[in-house]
Amino acid sequence: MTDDTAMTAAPASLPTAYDPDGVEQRLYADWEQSGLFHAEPDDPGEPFAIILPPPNVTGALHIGHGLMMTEDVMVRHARMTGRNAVWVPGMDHAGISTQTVVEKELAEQGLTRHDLGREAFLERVWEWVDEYGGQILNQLRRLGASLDWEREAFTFDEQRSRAVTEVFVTLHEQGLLYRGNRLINWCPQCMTALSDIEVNHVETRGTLTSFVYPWADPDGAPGAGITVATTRPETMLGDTAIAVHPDDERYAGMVGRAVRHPFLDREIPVIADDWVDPEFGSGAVKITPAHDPNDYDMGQRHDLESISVIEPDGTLNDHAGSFADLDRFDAREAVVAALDEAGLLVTREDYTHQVGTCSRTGDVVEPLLSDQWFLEVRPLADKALAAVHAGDTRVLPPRLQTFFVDWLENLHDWCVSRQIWWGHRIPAWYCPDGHVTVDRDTPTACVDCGATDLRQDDDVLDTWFSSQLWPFIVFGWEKPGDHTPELETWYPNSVMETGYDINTFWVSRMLQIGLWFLDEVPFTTIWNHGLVRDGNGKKMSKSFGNVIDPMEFIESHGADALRLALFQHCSPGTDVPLSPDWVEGARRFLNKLFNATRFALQTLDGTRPGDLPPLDDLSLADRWILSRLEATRADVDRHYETWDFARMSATLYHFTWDELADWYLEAAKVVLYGDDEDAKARTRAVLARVLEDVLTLWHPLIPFVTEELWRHLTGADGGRDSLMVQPWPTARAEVDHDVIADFDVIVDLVTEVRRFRSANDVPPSRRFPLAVASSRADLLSDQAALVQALAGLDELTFTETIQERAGTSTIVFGAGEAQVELAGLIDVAAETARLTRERDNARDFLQRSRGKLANTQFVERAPEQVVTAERERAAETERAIAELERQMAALADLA
RNA sequence: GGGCGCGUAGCUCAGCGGGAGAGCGCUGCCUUCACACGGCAGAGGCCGCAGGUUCGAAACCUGCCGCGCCCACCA
Repeated sequence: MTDDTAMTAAPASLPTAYDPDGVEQRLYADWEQSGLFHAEPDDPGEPFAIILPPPNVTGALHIGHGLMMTEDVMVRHARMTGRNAVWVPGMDHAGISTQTVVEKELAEQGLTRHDLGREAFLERVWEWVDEYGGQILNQLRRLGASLDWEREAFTFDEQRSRAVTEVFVTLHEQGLLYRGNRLINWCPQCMTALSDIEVNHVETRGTLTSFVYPWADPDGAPGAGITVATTRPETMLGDTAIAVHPDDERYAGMVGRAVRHPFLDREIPVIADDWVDPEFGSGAVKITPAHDPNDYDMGQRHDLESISVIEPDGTLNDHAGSFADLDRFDAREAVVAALDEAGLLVTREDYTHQVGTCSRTGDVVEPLLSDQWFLEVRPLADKALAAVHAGDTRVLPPRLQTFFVDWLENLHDWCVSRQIWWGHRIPAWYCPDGHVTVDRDTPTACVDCGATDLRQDDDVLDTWFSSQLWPFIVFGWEKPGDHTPELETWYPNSVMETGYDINTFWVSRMLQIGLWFLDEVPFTTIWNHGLVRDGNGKKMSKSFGNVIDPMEFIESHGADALRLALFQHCSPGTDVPLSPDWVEGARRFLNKLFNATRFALQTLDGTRPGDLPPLDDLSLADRWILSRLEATRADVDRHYETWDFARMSATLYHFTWDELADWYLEAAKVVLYGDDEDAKARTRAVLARVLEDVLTLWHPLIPFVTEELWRHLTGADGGRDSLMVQPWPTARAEVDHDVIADFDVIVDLVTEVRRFRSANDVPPSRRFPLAVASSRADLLSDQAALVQALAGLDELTFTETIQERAGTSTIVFGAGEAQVELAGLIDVAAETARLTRERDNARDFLQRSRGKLANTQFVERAPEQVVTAERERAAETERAIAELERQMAALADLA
């Protein structure tokens, strides 16, 4: 053994319990060094690509990132099935988040970003990113992520930034990106515009205020004026119309008249619009085009004046007259007070309604008129819709396909400009006359007037504008027409795996922009995971105190345990409950797997996994475990088709623990501790084969422990000789249902004896003889050594004293030579009660079966084999009843 | 207001037309030569409620009740 291999090969002997600490770090370093995570476009195999949803550069690993390891499972599986698999890591510059982090640091020194100026501030952010950013990527290493680190990308690196500018300019050239003065969502705390989806609608208890606008010309007008209602009284300072429904008889003849603003020197016209709901309130609505989306639309339809009264910082401006300089919420109270004083206030009632809030700060969003850049999404969304309808992208879970369709059908234009500094600066320049020049490089002169005195737009792009390009810019795309080898090979990506919570922000936009620029969907499958919740299904939140730190679990239980605990609950689109108990349970499983292998290594006597002996030479137990292995393997493969990690885990867990460890290993001991050397060799061959296959099937899910054990099992040195690139198991044998049924007979008998022991306090150490009455005496006789060992019998004989139970074979009672001894132990009364219950059940069942068979409709519809099976079952049940009755009689004699 | 999902064992969930299941927890027995991070056995359920379809419903349909999520410009 050279020094090299000593570094990476596993220790020679195994401790009695698995301790992942140290093992995982050693193996990851070895994997990363081996270069096996890296793929090239011309590597052999059908391409398979996943891009890691780039975490925020400011991010620390939280438990939700654990679910990203589902991508690791996909990629590892793809590698093992011979595909040219790549998983690309990267980070998102996360505009507002990152800027906020650095601004908070500045605030501690009593500074704002404006004190530093744009350039110095950006330098400061870069410093922060260099020093603290990207820690999360190392934490992903700790989780075992087999990412191709040579391909790491950053949304704000030079190459990616060129692509972002190119996309902006191209869309502008196509007339889809435009600048406009429109009503946008403004967060007074962030001091930037937001897109629609960055606004949460939160149910809020507020007040509905009704007040009267007096007639400008009281003569001849009915009543004192028109009553309107609002939840935001301060906006009345920007009112420029009162709207009523055209068919509303109460207001017939009033349209065209005017009311007088009580606090400002202006008259306000009454207009008619059928948007107004006559049922609500007084049927008249105050219209503030500058501060309400509906009113803005109304203003557009009726060519109303828009008067902005609220400033970006949330205070009122000079248009608000005497209310100028008040904060918007103070102004609300002040306006109500003034209305009251003027005798115009009608009512104030409690009112629960939805209030738009900033998804980041929770501050109440203010609709404002503002100059911003917008992307016209309709053409892009239509293209994406067509692709979704055509099934170019498979959506898992399938029900979410409807979500994408609905979403894309109802999209509004996207406000892409943000009034912050950290991000891709908008490639637009203004001349003194206000002409706009959009260009890839800094222009020297205004495209309209030739002026050379140009100023670049101060704004930057929404972070999602760049991350939507991720599926192709990570592969070197910089401009339309680019065809790098990576793009040729790995675009479209194979799977887009994310939480369903970012489908609107990210997935749907990638779909649109990818199709628009590359004319192909960016990924052929969308796989949505759910949210990680606590062990009681509650949302994790700091205020509940139920937040789980993944690193804590990795340190105490290992990455494999955390991964398995997550996977065990992870099916498409379902939330994942996680508690310390789950992780603990997963770790106990790993220990089981570890010890099963440890046992095997002790008894294999150097046998390595290889070809199997001819099936006909193998024992029943050997053939049984091979059949079960094959059934398991097929199930696992099926679950890979829908990436159902919970079912993969459950299938393998059951096989490993219940079948391999609890039954097969115990059965194998009978041979391995015996003295038939040929039989031993055959069982060793089977054991080694099954163990390697099971480790291989488990590997994508729990890569560390399986790699470690596999190296012991095979003597592999590590490096490129890794389980990570071993071929995925194929069928070793057909599933033999007769063999499985036969082994079940053994299992039933052994279980029945154990149950008897437990019920009668017969300790395992006490061996006793047993006489069996069974229709499968031949089988049991063949397997006598096995049955005796597993059931703790010192003799197994066969008798017909008590009749066999028809249809089944193994439920047995003392008889023959053993009769006296066992009869003393059997609780005859309990046994009789049990049999009576069984008989009743059987009769019920029989009745149901008859009903079924009597139903011609059923017979016509059901497949022939179902009918046949049911007929047999009914006949069997009839026999069973007769038999049960005989047994009961026999038991009575025994007593 | 619209849409979606979920109510099954104490907890978390699987099953989604023909014998009520798993893990954890719980009870009893066992330190037997892979594992006490273990083994064996067991207790525990009007499968949310009410109708309907069916020979048969936890499963399918309708309604109701309760929980959760997403979307939405009724002031």
